[in-house]
Amino acid sequence: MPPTTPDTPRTPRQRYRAQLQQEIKQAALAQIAEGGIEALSINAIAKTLGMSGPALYKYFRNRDDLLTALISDGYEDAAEAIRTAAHRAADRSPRDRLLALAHAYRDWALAQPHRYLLLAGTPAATYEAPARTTDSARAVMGPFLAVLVEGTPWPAAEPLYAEVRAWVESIPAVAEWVATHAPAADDPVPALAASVLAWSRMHGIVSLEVQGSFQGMGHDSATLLALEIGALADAVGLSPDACPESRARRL
Amino acid sequence: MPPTTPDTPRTPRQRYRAQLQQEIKQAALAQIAEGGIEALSINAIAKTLGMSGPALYKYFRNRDDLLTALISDGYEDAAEAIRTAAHRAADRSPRDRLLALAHAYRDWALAQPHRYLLLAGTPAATYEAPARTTDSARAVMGPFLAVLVEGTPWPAAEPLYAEVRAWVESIPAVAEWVATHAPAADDPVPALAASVLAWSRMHGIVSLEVQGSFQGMGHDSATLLALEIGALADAVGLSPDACPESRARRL
DNA sequence: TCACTATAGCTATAACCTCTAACCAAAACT
DNA sequence: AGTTTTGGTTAGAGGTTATAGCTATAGTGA
Repeated sequence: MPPTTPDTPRTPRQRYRAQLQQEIKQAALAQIAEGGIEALSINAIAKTLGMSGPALYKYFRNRDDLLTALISDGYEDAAEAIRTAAHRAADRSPRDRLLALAHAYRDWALAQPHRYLLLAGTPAATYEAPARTTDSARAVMGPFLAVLVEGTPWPAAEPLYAEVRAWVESIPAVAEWVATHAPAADDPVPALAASVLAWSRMHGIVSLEVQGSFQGMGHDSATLLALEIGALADAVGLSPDACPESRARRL
Repeated sequence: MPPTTPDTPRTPRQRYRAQLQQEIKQAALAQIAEGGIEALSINAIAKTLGMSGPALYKYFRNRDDLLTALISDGYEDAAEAIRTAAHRAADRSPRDRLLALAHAYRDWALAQPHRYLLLAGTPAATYEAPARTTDSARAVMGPFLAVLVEGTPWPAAEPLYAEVRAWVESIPAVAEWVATHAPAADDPVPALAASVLAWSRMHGIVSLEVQGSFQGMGHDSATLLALEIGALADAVGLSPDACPESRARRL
């Protein structure tokens, strides 16, 4: 007998259940795309699916449970988008690859802004993310780490390195994450720190853009993103010229 | 007769009204500090004030109106905090002043995280901010502009400058904002662009920290902030050494 | 094939919420 | 003193999440 894979349920009941769960999440995404996260209503979803109210509680324990599923799927999808961008840019220079990843991050967010806010926006104070969420977030940032590991240490970041070193040494999951995305690194700390920098810079720009905070300002966020991530690439020595050893180090 | 100042109402009814509005906002802030923005309930506020439900609608048209008042007050308070930080650091170097402002921004956010999220967090999709909000946000960033105007253009930011130039030339309020905080600038565009960069970097770091996204990561966000804003200072030529003309330009 | 059990869906209901309507009493103004 | 403005009340419409309890049916095992 083949091993029971939990992803492809075998019994008809499980299959029906899984399919209806998918439909519920689909309807939920449609609601969120329309009216934001606060427009997500268990009742309204049930109505669109032709069933009434409390029936959905057989499929998701509560609203937060449904939200968690949507967030989990979202991370999966975002990670996939970043991965394909990494594949597409595999033969380019490290600097170009980093920029391609950053733009893929932004493109994914812009294509489905409310879904991006589901992942990166302000979580409800009552909601606490399950532990797996951290792994999913790391999956999104993995390709960034894989590129940034080709950089060199950045003197100004020394204080950050010390803190990051303590972090990676104290949490095994982080070391494991490094091992999967940057197995050949002798010292992953500079790349880890650079990943944090990339994350916070991208988050700053993209979340402001998606929230509409740049409304009325004449700039293109793509320009901003290219500038910020390009500066980061320069700082860690992923310089645009072909011979990275000949560049002068820049901050 | 003295001119009627709308801030200090004269008739007893107006004074009572203003005082009760303050109490309502106070109670609202307490609720938000406890359970986040979604815990803000008109009903619950009324209960704590010893009056029942719909009475509050005589003071705020609806929930969004109250929220707007809280946000407006919040911007006021944040701007005040940044201003005092600017005063305190008035005799330091431009680089130190910029860093002092950034840390004041973060400190204000950390002292009252939910209130910060009220300003910088994901706004509800239904909520649209009144036009004054933009001015309030500019008031917060004004001291940053005043410092950054002492920098010099950053070659890599040229594409951003072009967009920012079109922005400041098309919107008079922006030019006015520049005039109040950087009246002596011959070309405000580089400082404006640097302000946007400072904003997005600070927002990225501080919002991630306040949202708890850095939970479980071993770094201190103050280190991250100092690194990022310090790098920005270096990029725009606010170098740490006393003689700014002798420094080598860095990215 | 038949009996049993697990489960998908229903309705009813509790406990919240926002916000409107209608009314009352007291304060303020003329 | 009479009139108007205004603060506060209760009642209620319409929405939400979530639980309890029931029914009918689909799947399962003997």
